[in-house]
Amino acid sequence: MRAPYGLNILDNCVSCPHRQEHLLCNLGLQAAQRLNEIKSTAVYPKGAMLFIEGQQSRGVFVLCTGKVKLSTTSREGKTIITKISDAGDVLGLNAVVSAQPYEVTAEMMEPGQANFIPRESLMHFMKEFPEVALRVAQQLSRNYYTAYEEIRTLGLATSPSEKFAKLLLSWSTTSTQSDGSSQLRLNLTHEEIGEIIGTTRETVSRLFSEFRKKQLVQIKGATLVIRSRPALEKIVQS
Amino acid sequence: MRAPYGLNILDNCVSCPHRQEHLLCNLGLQAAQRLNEIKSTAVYPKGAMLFIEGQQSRGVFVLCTGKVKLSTTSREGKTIITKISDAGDVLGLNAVVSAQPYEVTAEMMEPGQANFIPRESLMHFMKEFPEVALRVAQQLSRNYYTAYEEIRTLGLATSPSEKFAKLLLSWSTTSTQSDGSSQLRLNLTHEEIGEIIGTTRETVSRLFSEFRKKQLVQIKGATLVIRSRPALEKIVQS
DNA sequence: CCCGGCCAGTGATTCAGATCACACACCGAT
DNA sequence: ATCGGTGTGTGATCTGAATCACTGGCCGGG
Repeated sequence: MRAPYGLNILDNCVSCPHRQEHLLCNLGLQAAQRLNEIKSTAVYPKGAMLFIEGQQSRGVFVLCTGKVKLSTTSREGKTIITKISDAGDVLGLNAVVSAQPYEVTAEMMEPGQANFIPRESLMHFMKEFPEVALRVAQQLSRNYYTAYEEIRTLGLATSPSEKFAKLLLSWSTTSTQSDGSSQLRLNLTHEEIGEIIGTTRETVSRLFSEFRKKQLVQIKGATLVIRSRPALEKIVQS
Repeated sequence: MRAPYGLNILDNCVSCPHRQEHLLCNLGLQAAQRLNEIKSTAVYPKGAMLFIEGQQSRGVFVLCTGKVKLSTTSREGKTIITKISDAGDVLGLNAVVSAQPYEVTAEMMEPGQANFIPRESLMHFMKEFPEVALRVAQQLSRNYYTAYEEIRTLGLATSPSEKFAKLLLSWSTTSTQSDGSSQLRLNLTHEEIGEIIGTTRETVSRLFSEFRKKQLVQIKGATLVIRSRPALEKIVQS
């Protein structure tokens, strides 16, 4: 089943869950055709770098399948992960629109497929179709919000427990059961979780222990069960 | 002296330093006229709130004169200042474009003047003129960058000294002398500085003492002299 | 003039999380 | 089965910033 009207950049991405909302989906016929001319699709293996922090920006990537880790590193080697992107996300948009180098590194966490749109083509495309410029603005605004949320977690949460609880809650938004519990596959190492919430690997380990002891979470192999959202929410504001 | 072609939203803002770069300046004739119809100007006293975190977004403010403190507060009452805006900055744009409540509180730090553009008018305006949508996109992208920078300071800098040095450097970018020193008026309390770099008032006091002792800065009344940028840069990466 | 409120400076104490240092579990390759 | 690498769990120690608790300076108003 395809959009009733116009082509869709994600037509070949069956797993894209919310195509309606995404940038460059459901455009008018002309815009959609133009889009198909300027985009190009490729498949990337696990570990592939779509782009690297500091590189001159070449264009944007629209992720079809797979997950991408966005991170930034200081000179001393400390790394933070700013976001885990998945299907439908647009990567590198800020850098392209403002003609700056990529500000983060984008690495495939699992094999996946992405559409590439070169910088010049996209800028032209935006000038040609006001609706596209508007979509881009909305996407940028969404990017800003996630950055802003990151600032709140990093700046306002006092303890690692709080940040950790917040992270777990953000994960459990997808697929929550009626009893307040939810399940998800955990494919991040403790190290990486530490890089998300800004703490060390050891502390993450201890947090897991602590939360397991308090019956907040449960772990079987790679699946993580969040036992009660309410309890976690209490920790966040505590 | 006015722009050679078209009206300018900042025409009555003599002190705006870089009007060329700013949103909604130097538009085409038609766009500029339209803009003049939808904007309205007002003067605000010190302490006035342009908007408050969580309020439904009504429109954007283009600041003409004065400084504005953008901040966000957690339920427990902890506050962080995300940005100090000055002439030319566009406030509330993200909230308006994505139709969300304002994510920060905007408070006048000194009396000043601002143009207001209602939400609906702006959205219409963007759809009518592609150039406007493009400008908005670029402005949003700039907003994102400052947010991103904030993330880097908050997430990557380990010690308060590092964050403090970083802040001082960001202040000294304007007006640096040939000998690497620079001077500026300091109208923030230690408390507020703490809210910018995410530490306590006491720590800021101690940092000032320490930096004075190390001959990095010098204070006479409300003017702060930064004695050597290189030395500060050393601290940042150390 | 003195008073009250806000801001700045500084010591003493405390404590949570970083750091260091292991031991072990798991998995794929040889 | 053995081995190396990677990821995990947990103790012991250390440290730097938060917190508490003052003092004193400055300014504006009665």
